[in-house]
Amino acid sequence: MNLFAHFQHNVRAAIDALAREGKLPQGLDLNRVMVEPPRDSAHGDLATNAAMVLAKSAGMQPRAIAQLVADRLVADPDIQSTDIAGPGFINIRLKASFWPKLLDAALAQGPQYGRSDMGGGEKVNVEYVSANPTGPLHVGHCRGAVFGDALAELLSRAGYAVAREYYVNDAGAQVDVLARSAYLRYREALGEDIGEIPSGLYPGDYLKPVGQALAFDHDKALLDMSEAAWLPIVRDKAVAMMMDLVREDLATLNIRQEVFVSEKSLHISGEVDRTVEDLRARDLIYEGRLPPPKGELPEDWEDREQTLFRATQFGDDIDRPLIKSDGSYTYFASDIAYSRHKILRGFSELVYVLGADHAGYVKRLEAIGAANAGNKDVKVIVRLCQLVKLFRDGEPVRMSKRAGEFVTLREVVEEVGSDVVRFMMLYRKNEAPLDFDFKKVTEQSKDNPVFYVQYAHARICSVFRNAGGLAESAEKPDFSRLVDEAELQMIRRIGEYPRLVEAAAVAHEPHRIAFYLYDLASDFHALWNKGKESPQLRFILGSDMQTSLARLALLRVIRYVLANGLGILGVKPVEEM
RNA sequence: GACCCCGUAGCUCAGUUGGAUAGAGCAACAGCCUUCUAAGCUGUGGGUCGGGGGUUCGAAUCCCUCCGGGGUCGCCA
Repeated sequence: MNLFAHFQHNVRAAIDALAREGKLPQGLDLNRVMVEPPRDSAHGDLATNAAMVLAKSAGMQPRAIAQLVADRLVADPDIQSTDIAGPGFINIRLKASFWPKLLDAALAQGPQYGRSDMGGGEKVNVEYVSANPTGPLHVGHCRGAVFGDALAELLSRAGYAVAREYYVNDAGAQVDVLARSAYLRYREALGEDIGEIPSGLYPGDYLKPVGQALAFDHDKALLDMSEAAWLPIVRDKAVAMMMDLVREDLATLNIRQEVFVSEKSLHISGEVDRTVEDLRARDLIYEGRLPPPKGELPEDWEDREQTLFRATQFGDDIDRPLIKSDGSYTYFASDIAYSRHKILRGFSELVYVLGADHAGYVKRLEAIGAANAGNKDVKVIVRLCQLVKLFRDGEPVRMSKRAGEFVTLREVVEEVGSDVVRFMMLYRKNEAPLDFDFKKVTEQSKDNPVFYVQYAHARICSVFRNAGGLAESAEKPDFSRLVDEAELQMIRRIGEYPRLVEAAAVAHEPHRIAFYLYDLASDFHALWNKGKESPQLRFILGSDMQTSLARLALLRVIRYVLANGLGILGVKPVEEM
């Protein structure tokens, strides 16, 4: 149960009743009436802004409305008292008897506590990583990969039907370069001395297995062919092997996207052609000239007439070219086809997770979506992930792209582990830059949030291991025995969880889960520490089995929430450390 | 030149989409514990939310403007 949603419903019902009785005007818009946790728990358990929000349309003083609503609410069997504060907040204090009910419900839901049907099964497409299939993933891909994956999981737990997707850029000039690089490795595999890899080609050793595979498959047959003949063969093999590599890299982070859409297939199947025809039929394409780009003028800039999409009609800054000077489609053209492809598959929300260097693409992606949607209601949501700066014990880790010295995703995961990478990538807002220190993130101390949260889970498991027969008791726990302030704080925190999941999903901000888990762990550790000072607050009391059972059941619920939240982030809830 | 992101305590960052007296963690300071539920605990100080203007009952949050930091800017992918 979501207690805020529950009481929000009750507050709105109270207002409706007052309107029926003529004490408030009829037909007030209650959409903005919210029930939220108060900033300061000293104010009570819940607060509503109803009076302030309705004051204007009701033509009444906020405090007068607040008085009416507050008086009505005290009749609610779960509400102890109400009071009015500040400009017209109604603070609500719940009866002590309410919290056991909340825990009963949470315990009954078990690992599902926090799941929501808010999304109503709406189809959401989350596209992330989509790195070029020209080599292994590097550390720069980490954040988007983890963010996209956690966001997809979050939306799924909030009731959306989510597809996790990867767009394979297997059609452009870069994969031709890949093919030429792999061809060299092929000749190398056949015993030829290829010397230095020429600049402009990919030098990495990861292409050697591609060369060997080509030699195995084709022996010397490719040597006598013209480039035009061997290139497609080599390219397909290289792309397939690179995508295997990418999938393996992602698997080290427990990321397994289920849909991989090939750009090339959009061309072959004619979808790009059809998309352009569609747009042309709707007069969204014209032949025209673009103004020269601002800033430094590219050397090969020429003012020429080209085929343009009316992106400005959908909010973009400039109309975008669809056809290159050599007559082939631009990348942008296949982008439109891909967006259309998603919409035709029934997605009503398209989420793109991109690196911050792609900020300039936001408007055109939105424009594409709007154009393809036509009169359908399709949301385009772009989330940008800022750079990750690597440190080792405070010293920046240098990377030189020219020398080919980049840190791969796999190196990072192998050094610190998937859980650490995932948690740390999410323990920051996505649009804020992130410092990642190899030493700090693996420290086993309270200062390391990954450890801090996982340790809370492990500690709970440890209590159950020590609880003996009590741990398996089938007796219904009597939660009314939990009356200490630290216990109540714990319960209130648990009560916030379902609302938090929904809010994080709406905002597309998985980091909120990470911060919540930290707070939850913090409450738990505080409770644990209180047991050190005050033995009567220990979880297992030899003298009082009923209280022990209630506390163990509370721990069970905390554990469900920790495991549930960590599950959204894709971090394992470890049982021992 | 245009557009996007960022600017909150000494440091690293949250801030529940416009709510109440702006919060954590480090660091600092002051105590406590030397134990068992291993990888400490409690408390204190610390702020012109980059500056200024506006919107309204109410702004760190929305709008305008300026300052500072980062990023991007036809046909590449």
